[in-house]
Amino acid sequence: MLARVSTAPTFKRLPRAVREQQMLDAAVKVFSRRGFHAASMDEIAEDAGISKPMVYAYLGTKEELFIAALHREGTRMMEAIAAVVGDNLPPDEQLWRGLRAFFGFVGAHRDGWAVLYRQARAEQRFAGELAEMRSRIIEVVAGMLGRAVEARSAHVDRREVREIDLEVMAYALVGASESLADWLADHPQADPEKTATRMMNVAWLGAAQLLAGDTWHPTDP
Amino acid sequence: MLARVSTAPTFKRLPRAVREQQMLDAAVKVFSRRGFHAASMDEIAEDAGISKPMVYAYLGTKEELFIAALHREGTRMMEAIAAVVGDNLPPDEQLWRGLRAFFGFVGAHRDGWAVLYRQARAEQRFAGELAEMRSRIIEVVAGMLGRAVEARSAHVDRREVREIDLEVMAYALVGASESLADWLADHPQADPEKTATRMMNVAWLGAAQLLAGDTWHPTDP
DNA sequence: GCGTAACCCTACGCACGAGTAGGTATGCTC
DNA sequence: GAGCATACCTACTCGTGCGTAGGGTTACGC
Repeated sequence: MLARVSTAPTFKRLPRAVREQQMLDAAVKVFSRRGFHAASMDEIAEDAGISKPMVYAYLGTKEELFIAALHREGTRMMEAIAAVVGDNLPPDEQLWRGLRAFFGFVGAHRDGWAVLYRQARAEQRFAGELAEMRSRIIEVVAGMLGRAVEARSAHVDRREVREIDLEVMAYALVGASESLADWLADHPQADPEKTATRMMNVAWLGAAQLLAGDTWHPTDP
Repeated sequence: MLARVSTAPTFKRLPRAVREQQMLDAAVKVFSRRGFHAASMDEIAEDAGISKPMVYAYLGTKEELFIAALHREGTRMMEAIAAVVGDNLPPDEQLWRGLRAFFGFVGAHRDGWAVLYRQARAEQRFAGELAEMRSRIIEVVAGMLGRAVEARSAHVDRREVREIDLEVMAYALVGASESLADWLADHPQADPEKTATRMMNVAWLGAAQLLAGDTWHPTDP
């Protein structure tokens, strides 16, 4: 049956680069709506206004498609953050701007990044890709904290804060932010700006104390 | 073909309660190894030393089985925490004990709770179950923080800390802990005790400042 | 104006895995 | 020791969805 379905007036042939973006848009949408496994390539193709073999031709396997989508969204997020975090600002200002950009981004794409990220975390086959992305973030945060230590090192008379401590703290902060990002995604009423402020409060006040050399220890070791 | 496979000397008939636990053990193991979707009921059944229809007869659908497994592990974790968090201890002591128990539990069951939880978060069909479990945890943490506020309310001259703030802070703390739990799971060398101490440092110092009425605010609003 | 490459399709093969039908064996009760 | 419930099995059905075979059509160079 070769009859063209009547309700499709303009079947524009589009260049590859454009189609790929449309496919990625569809992939992000469907993957986050349904989850990696429940998402079908057919639905993604249909949503992109194209047929399935095109998706395979351009972006490859379902797994590769997911990685491509995750990658694009992650890069966009990192860029959004990098755009506002200046190089030579004081650490708390950097952290604040970074958090604000992060929550702003997540809030603006409630069905995008956060959900994809959550998906990726559940499937161990994406562990590698994910670890790489996270380590980029951790690196940024740990860097900020490190500079904060430098800045205060004058009145810190104790041993240097070890790198592993910075890494663990960065992990905790990133984890807390991820969690609040989920909270944001689940509460459509919530205000990203306010959420960022709350996060900043917990993060910075705690970190500031710590970096100043103030620590808590158990009383009954 | 009715011939009994020779290498299976003791096919004990076991009472339902025992088999159910074995099945749940297997379910936890396979679900966390493979992920919810990639886990097959056949593999779970085989791992439990039983055939598939028995699993359906006792624990129902794959979805119900997963929920049962998640539930059991979650309850165990909550019990482990409740066992060490006394009722009338000072809040920081409670928080410390809770965190230590939490990381101890996660560290001891590296392929159990944390991975199941991650799985559940990715599939929106478990959203209800999950929300319930998480709210139990949040409630506990927010309760601790709330009592901490009470204890300090004497020298806090500002408006009461609102409940939503407590909830968001609890979220952040829980998220940070989950993240460090993942870190723990990924670093077999790491010491749960030390991790708990680090978490406590970030959490308590930050929370203490906040609860004392000390807040951070943006300089350029 | 014709070749050729890029774009795009319909229609299938095939594997995998959830859930079930229908039956067998074992222990417990009286 | 007969009846009956409970524990347990093998062997299917059937839907779903990934990935592909094989072929059509439009644009663009020359």
